[in-house]
Amino acid sequence: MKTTPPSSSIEDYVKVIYSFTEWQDKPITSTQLAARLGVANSSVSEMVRKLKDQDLVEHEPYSPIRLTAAGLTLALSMVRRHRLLETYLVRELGYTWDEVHEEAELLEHAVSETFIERMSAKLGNPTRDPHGDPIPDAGGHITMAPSHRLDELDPGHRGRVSRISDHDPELLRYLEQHGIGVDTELQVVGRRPFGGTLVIARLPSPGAPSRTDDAGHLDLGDEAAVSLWLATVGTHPGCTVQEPAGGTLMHPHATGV
Amino acid sequence: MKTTPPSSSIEDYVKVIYSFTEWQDKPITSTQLAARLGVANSSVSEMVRKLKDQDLVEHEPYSPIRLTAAGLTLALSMVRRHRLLETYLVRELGYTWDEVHEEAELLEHAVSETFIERMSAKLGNPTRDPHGDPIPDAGGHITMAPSHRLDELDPGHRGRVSRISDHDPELLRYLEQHGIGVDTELQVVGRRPFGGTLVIARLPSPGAPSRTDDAGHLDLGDEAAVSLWLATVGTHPGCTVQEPAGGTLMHPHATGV
DNA sequence: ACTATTATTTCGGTATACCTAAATTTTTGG
DNA sequence: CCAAAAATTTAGGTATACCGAAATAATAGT
Repeated sequence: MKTTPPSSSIEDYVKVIYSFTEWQDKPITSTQLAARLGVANSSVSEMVRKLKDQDLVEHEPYSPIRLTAAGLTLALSMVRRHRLLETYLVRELGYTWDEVHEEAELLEHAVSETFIERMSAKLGNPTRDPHGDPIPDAGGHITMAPSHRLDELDPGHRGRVSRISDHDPELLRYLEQHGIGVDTELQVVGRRPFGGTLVIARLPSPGAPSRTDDAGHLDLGDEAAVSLWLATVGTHPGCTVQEPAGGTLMHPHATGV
Repeated sequence: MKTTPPSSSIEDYVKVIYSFTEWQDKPITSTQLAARLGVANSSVSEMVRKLKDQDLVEHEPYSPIRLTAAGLTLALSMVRRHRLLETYLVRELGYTWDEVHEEAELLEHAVSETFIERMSAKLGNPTRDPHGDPIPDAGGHITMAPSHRLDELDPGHRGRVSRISDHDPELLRYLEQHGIGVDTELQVVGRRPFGGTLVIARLPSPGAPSRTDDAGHLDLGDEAAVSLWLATVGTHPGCTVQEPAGGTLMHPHATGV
């Protein structure tokens, strides 16, 4: 019984397939997958065949790609690794918000299951990473408050920032400069007729030091708006939204002790 | 100007070539290198050609392999990574002595220069790892007390354990069980006529809790004896023994900011 | 409904890093 | 000093994960 551990390429493919469906539910296509991985379409076709052979995805030629239960388990394990690493780098090694993504991207393939669990314990088993993304527990369960993407909300809507996509460090620095982070309260003030630019107001946050431009208006472009999620004010976290096949989420790297 | 970063294989080769000469000075041969890397001799021949093309080693066919200045710089960077990681895992994540080697082996290829330096700073820029091995500083300089391998010392010799090879976790656990660690004081009591088995005595150590078997005798086999180094009692650390080509030791992974 | 465009897969090729087996060089012992 | 043994290299082959170009399938516009 010789089960080869998944290569880091395979881990990346599965993770990207998963994240595509994390905040909406259309399955990913070859071309989208290729774009997100930064590889040629032909590479994706080949690799998807391999993923299918290993029963990590379902795929019929010329149709989109969906994770199997096994694929979802692996993906959640990778997401857990990534987000715990990001949290750790920020809390223990003084990384900033915008630096962590790249480092976590490399480390997630190298660390052992032991490392992950010791790290999680040391952090107090957090359920959110520094960008507000939910961290699956060791069993692959995710708990999170319901939230909506900023560009989908109507003007007038108020809420607390629940997550900020970590894919654009530039944007993260911009938001930080303007005092917007996880838990900042915002209100959607209006929307431009064309170009979809959003105008939002930042409300003075309860605990935070007050800033001269608090409650000022801020113009956000499209890229920014699709990167911010708001939770309804007063919403309490606690609903399980996703979990893997069953049993404990054990990364296949784990040595079977 | 496109300098490819060294692959993790290349990093491993260079590190092993370096460590072979760390405690004696005969250069390593193909076969020894193959054995330590766990690969076939033919793989080494091929790879050594590649290392030579990249000016990391000097090598004439059928003769031993020596690092160039560039190779030494890379090797010291890898050794620094490995030993800082080991120290970190023990001090910050509760790893035991015998668990760290494997984990560090994987991580050393994945972490960024930034990660290494933040980790080092957090640890207070240590100069010794948990096994007593010297950690090169960011410039590749090593400071260490002179010490000798236990099997090279005459009976009667007394000293403080300055390092213990980390290659055999089994041995580390055995030594730990018998209260021997870095800084334990030992005396060489005698040597068996054949088989080279050493008999040593553990002297009560100043700070350590006294144990019922302190000052008792302990039989060490050959493998153990060649894994333990003793520093002369009263020796103070501080001599620079090795340094790279010149300038700051910058891992080639580092992004040139 | 049929063609033009776009999406996807297939096909030959590349680079890395291994392997075994065969050839070659070096070393060693009588 | 010369043959047998040991060390090392070369030759041919494998697996992974990419690529660009060509072929094929799906979709969209008129």
